[in-house]
Amino acid sequence: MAAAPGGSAPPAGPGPRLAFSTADSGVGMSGLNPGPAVPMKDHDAIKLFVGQIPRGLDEQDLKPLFEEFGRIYELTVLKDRLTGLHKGCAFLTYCARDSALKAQSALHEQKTLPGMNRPIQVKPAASEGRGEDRKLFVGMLGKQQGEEDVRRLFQPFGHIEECTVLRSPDGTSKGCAFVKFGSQGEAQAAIQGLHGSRTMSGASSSLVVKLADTDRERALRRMQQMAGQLGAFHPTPLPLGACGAYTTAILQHQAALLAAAQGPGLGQVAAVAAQMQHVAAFSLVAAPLLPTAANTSPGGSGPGALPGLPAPMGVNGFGSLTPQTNGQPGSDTLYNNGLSPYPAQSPGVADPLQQAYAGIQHYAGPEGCNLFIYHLPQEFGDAELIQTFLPFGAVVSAKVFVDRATNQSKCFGFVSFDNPTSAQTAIQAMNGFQIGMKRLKVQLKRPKDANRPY
DNA sequence: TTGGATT
Repeated sequence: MAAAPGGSAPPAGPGPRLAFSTADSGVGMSGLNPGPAVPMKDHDAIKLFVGQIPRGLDEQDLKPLFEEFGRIYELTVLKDRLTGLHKGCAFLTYCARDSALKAQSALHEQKTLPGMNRPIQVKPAASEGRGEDRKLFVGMLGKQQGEEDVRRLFQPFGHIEECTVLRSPDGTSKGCAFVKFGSQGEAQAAIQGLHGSRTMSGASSSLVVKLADTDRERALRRMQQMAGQLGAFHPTPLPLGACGAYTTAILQHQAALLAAAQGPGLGQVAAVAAQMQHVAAFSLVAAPLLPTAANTSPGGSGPGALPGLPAPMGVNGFGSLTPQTNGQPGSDTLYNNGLSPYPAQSPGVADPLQQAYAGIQHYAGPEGCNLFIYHLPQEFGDAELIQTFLPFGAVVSAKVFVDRATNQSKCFGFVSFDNPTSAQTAIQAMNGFQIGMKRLKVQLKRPKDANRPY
């Protein structure tokens, strides 16, 4: 759990050099049992790193120096893993948080131990985490739960330094929060005590309590989101077997529509259906252009250049797509789905590529552009959803809702287009479309504030 | 049966 700042910590197990560990104190093997009672550590205790210790001093020698600030829970001199040599530093945990704070202010850089030429260091160990290790992400909150509710929930586990419920610009909760505790131990206790422990009212599954993303993870997440967006513009080519059956079924459905097309309202649907067959061809074209980590562009900007943002990747990718689009007669609508370097945009809709480049999230298009699809086959994923709806217009996003616990589709999802006409066309074509025993239900997504009394 | 979210 606790790594030495230098990167190597001694094994935490019982050993002759482990002096004041509670784990050992009852065993009596070291003979250094500090007292009759097994010390208990407060849940908000802080593990301290102690540096600039003379190599000649072991736990027993150090104990008196630190004991004057409070009862010691654990004191461990760090040894080299291989040689067993004293590394000149130690980890120190007092039973009480307060003792640690007192020791830190009294000793840190305040005195120099004999034989050392730099003053002693006493500060929270790196493992205590300056931030991320004590900060929790809390998911599956009820939308009506505010900071106070979250605080009440987490209070029993320690001192809460920060508590923020994430909200959309309009102020509605996103159903998640950040909670920062005073120590890593408290944060861990809260995870243990709360994760999955209950389901908040209005939440679709049990409470999620986990360590918040580190900066690095956040960056990665942003990259993935961006890749996902590009993926929606370049529909993910599936291994042929993965959705072939569905694609075939859809093509048959479209063919039937074509044959039946009579009224003026269906003309558009039929025209779109006629383009369905290009989907497969398109996927093959797009395959080598997908922004996967393995796809190192000829210009040499590989995955190593990730933080540099997708410009080189995007430029190369879309640039090389151009000849292909030109070579596909009769596929204007298809290739105008934000894929061409010169997309035909609806008025007032920003270039999706630029939005992706800017890292803007837009799960949903404008009002009237977002579909809610229910009765999806269990095995339908995002990719199948994209493929199914791509023919009707520029798909801005497609998401199948998945139960996190089981990883199973909840059999509904969302598809967003960049314009309402595409959405209507898709409803016309796909609502009621039969797959297996089920019929797809395709309708406009309910706006966020629907059902809300005014 | 209406976006599982990361300051």
